[in-house]
Amino acid sequence: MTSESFCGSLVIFVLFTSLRQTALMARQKPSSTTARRQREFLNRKREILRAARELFIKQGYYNTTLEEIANHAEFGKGTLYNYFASKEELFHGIIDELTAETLSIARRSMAETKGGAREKFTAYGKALITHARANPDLFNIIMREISRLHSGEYQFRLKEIHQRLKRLWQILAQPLREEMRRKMIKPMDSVKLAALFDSMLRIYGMNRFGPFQLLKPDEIDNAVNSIVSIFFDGIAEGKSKG
Amino acid sequence: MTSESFCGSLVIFVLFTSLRQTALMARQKPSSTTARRQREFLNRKREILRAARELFIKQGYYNTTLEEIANHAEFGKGTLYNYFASKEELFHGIIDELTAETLSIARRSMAETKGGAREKFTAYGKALITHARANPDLFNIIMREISRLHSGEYQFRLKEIHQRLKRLWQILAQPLREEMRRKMIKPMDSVKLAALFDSMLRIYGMNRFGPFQLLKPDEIDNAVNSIVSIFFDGIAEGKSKG
Amino acid sequence: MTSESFCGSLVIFVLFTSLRQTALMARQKPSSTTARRQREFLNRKREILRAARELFIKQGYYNTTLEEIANHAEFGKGTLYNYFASKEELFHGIIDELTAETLSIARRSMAETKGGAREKFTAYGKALITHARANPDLFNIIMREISRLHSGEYQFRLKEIHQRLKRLWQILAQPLREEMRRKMIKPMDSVKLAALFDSMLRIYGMNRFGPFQLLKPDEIDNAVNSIVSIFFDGIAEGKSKG
Amino acid sequence: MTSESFCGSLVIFVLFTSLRQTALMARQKPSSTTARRQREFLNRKREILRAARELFIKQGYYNTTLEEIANHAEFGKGTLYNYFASKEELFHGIIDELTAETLSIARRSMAETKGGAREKFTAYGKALITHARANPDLFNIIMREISRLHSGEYQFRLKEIHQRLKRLWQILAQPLREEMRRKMIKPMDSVKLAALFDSMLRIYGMNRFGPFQLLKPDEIDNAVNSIVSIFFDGIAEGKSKG
DNA sequence: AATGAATGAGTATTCATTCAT
DNA sequence: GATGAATGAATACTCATTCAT
Repeated sequence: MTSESFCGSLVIFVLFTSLRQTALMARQKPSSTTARRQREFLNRKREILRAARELFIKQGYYNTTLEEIANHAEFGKGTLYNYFASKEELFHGIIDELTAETLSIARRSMAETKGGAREKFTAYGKALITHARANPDLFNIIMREISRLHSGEYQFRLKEIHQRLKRLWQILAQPLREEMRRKMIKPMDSVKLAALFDSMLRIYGMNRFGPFQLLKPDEIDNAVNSIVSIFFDGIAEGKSKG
Repeated sequence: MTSESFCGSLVIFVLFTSLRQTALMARQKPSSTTARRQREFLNRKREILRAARELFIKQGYYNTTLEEIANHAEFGKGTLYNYFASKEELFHGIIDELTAETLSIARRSMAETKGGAREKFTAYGKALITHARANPDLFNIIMREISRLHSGEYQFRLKEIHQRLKRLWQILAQPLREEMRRKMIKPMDSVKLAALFDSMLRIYGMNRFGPFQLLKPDEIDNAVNSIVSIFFDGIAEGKSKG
Repeated sequence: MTSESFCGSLVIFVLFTSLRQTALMARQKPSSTTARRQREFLNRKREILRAARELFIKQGYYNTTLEEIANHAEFGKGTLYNYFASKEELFHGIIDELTAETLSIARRSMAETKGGAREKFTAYGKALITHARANPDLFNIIMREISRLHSGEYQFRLKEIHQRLKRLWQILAQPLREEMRRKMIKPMDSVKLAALFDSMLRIYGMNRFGPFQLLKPDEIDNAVNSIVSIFFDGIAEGKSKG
Repeated sequence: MTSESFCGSLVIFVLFTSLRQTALMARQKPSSTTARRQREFLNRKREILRAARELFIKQGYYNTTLEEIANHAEFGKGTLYNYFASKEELFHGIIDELTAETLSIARRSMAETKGGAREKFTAYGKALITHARANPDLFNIIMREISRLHSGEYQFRLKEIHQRLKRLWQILAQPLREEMRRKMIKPMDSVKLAALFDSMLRIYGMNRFGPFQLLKPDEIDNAVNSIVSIFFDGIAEGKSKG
C-alpha cells in the first residue's frame, strides 16, 4: 500500500466543513443593530436546517417538499428563500453541518484520548457510531444523495468536499504517522489508511442503523473493538508477518 | 468479534439475485412458437434493462425519465410498460441483474481459485473491482438509490435483498470457516467477517470509480492486495497478537 | 298539450334500432361457404357485444378498456377491430342492440295485449321494467353515455337515434290516438304523450335499478300501476273515473 | 301508489346542497385581513367553478382537460389545485352548486306562490325550466356523469346526495300533503309523488335543451302547463275536474 | 382471420420558485 | 422580512389503434 493506487479518493465518504458563507447573509447592511440581526438570522437558518435535516433523513431528498420543510420549521414557504437560494443549497447546508460535526468529533477524539493510535481510533469509532445512533439514517442519507453531486453542474462542490475529506483524514492520519515512525505500524500511505478505517466504520454504521434496530451502548463497544482489532491486527492467527 | 454485535446486517450492500419471475412473461400461452417468443421477450427486456442501467448510473433514478430510457433503448415509451409495471420495477430489475452478476463472481472466485482464503479473496476482489470498472458508478447507483427501499411499501423487498446478501456472504464465508478450523484464522463469526471484507472492497470500488478516473489493471492489483493484506494481517507491525 | 311545444324531442331517451349495416361484414366475398361464414361472423360479433355490454354497464364507457372487453369476450385485442371500427362504434353497436330490444318489447306489448291503451301501456311498462331488471344499470349506462353523442362529430348519429325514437313512440301512440278518436282521451299530441309516458317509466327504472336493490315482481306491478294511474287519471281526486 | 314500492329512490335525479366545507379554505389563519382574503378565495373558487361548469356542460367530464379549464378560467393549471384537490372534486363542486340552486328554486316557489299545489307546482316548473334554459345541457351533464358516483369509492357521496334529494322532495311534498288532508288529492305517498313530478319536469328539460333549440318563454309556459295538467288530472277524459 | 407487441399522443398531478402584499 | 397564492414546466402512466406475423 505504498502504491499510489490506494483509495486516492474515498471521496464521497467523509465530509466536513466550515460554514458556507451565505451570500444572502452578506446582504445585511451594517448598522447599530447588525449584531442582533445577524444572530437572529443565524438562529432562523439553523432552525430551517434542523427541520430539513430531519425530513431529508426520514424521507430522502426527492421525497421531501419545500412545503413540508417550511411547515416543519414553522416558517412560510417563501421565507426559506431568504436563507437558501434553492432546495439544492439547503441540502448542501445540511451536508456542511454534518461534515462539521464529523470533523469536530475527529479532532476531539485525537486530541483528548490518551494512548496510541489504537486507543485514539477506538475513541473516534465509538464517538462516530454514537453520533450516528443519535441521527439514525444519517449515513444513509449522505450516501444516498451525495452521488447526485457527480452530475455536471456540481463538480465544483465535489472538489470542495474532497478537500474537506482530506482535512479529516489528515487529522486521523497523524497518530498513524507517528507510530509508523516508531515502527509500530507498517509503512503505508497514512492518509489512505485513515480513509479506509473511516470507511469501515461508516459502512458499519450505515447498515446497522437502518429503520431496523438501535445498538445498545455495549454493542457499539464490541463492534468498534472488532473493527479496530481487524484494522490493526488482521484476522489471521499468527506470529510471522511479512 | 466473536460478539453477536458485529455487522449483523451489512444489509444493503451486496446484493444478488434470482431472476424475478416476470408476471408479464407468464402470460404467454404455450405453443409451438413459445420458445422463440420467450427468447425475444427476454432479449428485449435485457435491452431495456441495459438502457435503463446506463442512464440510471449516469444520472440517477430521479433524474432519468422514462422517455429518455425508451429513446435510449430505441423503443416506444409505452413498450417499456409491457416489460416493467413501473419505473420502480424497472429499477428493481436492474438491482436483480447486478446482484446476480455479483453472486456469480463470488461463486466462480471461490470455486476456481487454487489456494487458501487469502488467494480466493484476492481473486474475488480483483474480479469485483474489474467488474465495477466496466460498470462505472455501479456501486454508487446501488448505494444511492437502495436506501429508498427502506421506505414503507418496499420493506418486503429489503427482506428479499437481505436474504440474497446472506447467500453471498455464506459463499465467501466458507474458506474462512475452513481456515478457522485449521487454526489459521482467529475464531470469529465467519459470515460477518465475509460481510466486512466485501464492504471494504465495495466502498473502495465505489469511491474509486466516480466520473473521475479509471484504474489501470496493475493499480487494481495493488489496491486489492493492500485490502487483503490489511484484512488478514492488520496494519500493525508485529509478532505478538492479543 | 296540443301545443307544439311539448317534448318535441325526448330525443335521447328511448332508442331503437335496426342492425347497423356493418361495412366490415360487407367485405365478405360471396362463395360457397358464405352463409356459414356470415353466421360465424355474426356469432362472434354478438359475443363481443355481450362482453362489452356487461362491462360498459358495470363500469361505464370511459372506465372500460378494449383489453378488458377482449379478455372478457375471449378474443384477442386486435380481433375486435375486425368487427368494429373503433371503441365508439362498439358502443353504438350496443345502443343498437338495446334499442332493438326496446322496440320489440313495445311492438309485442301493443299487439298482444287485449283491451285499451291503459292495458297496453300497463303491459308495456311491466315488460320494460322487467327487462331493465334483468339488465341492471341498463338505463343508467344509456343515460350516462348517450349525451356524448351531442358533441360535434356525432350529430349524424343523434338524428338517426331521433328517428328511431319516433318509430317507438309512434307505436305507443297508436292506441292513444284510437282512444282520442273515441273521446276516451283528451285530444293532445299523441306522440308526445307516448314519449312522456315512456320517460316516466324509464326514469323510474333508471333510479330503481342502481347498484342498490332489485324489485320483486309484485313491486314492479305496483309501481307500473301507479304510473299508469297517474298518467291516465292524474293525482287529483275526481268524480268519476273508470 | 300507496304502495311502498314506488320510486323510493329517484335517487340520482334532483340534487341539492349545502356548501361543501372546503378544507383548503380552512387553512386560513384568522387575522385582520382574513375577511378580504376569504372573499377573494371564494371569488376565485367561483370563477373556476364557472369555467369548469361551462366546459363540462359543453364537452362532458372526460373530454374536458384541466388545462382547458385553467385557460378558460384564466388561471394557471396549478392554481386549480389550490381550490380543488382533484378533477373529481371539481366536478363535485359543480354538482354542489347546481343542487344548491335547485333547492333554492324549490323553496322560493313553494313559499312565494299564492294558491294551491297546482299553482305552486306550476311556478316551480316554470322556474326550473327557465333556469335550465339559462344553463343549457345542465340536466344532461348531471345525468351523464352522476352515475359514475355509483362506483365504489364514491358510495358515500351517493348517500349524501340522496339525503339532499329527500330534502327537496319534502319541500315539494308539503302542499300535496296539505291538499290530501283536504281531500283534494288522492291519498298517496306525497314524497314519492313529488319525486315523480320533479322527474317529469327534468326529463323534459333535459331533452328539450340539447344543443338544438331554446324554448321561447311562452313555449315553456305551455309545456309546464301540460305537465301539470297531466300530473293532476291525467290524460283521460273525465267528467268533472276542478 | 386472429393476435398481441409496439406505439405515442394525451393528461392529471406535483412542486420548486416567484412575487405582490 | 415574512408570506403563501400563482405558476407552468416536467413526468409517470394509460390506452385506443396499428400492423407484422
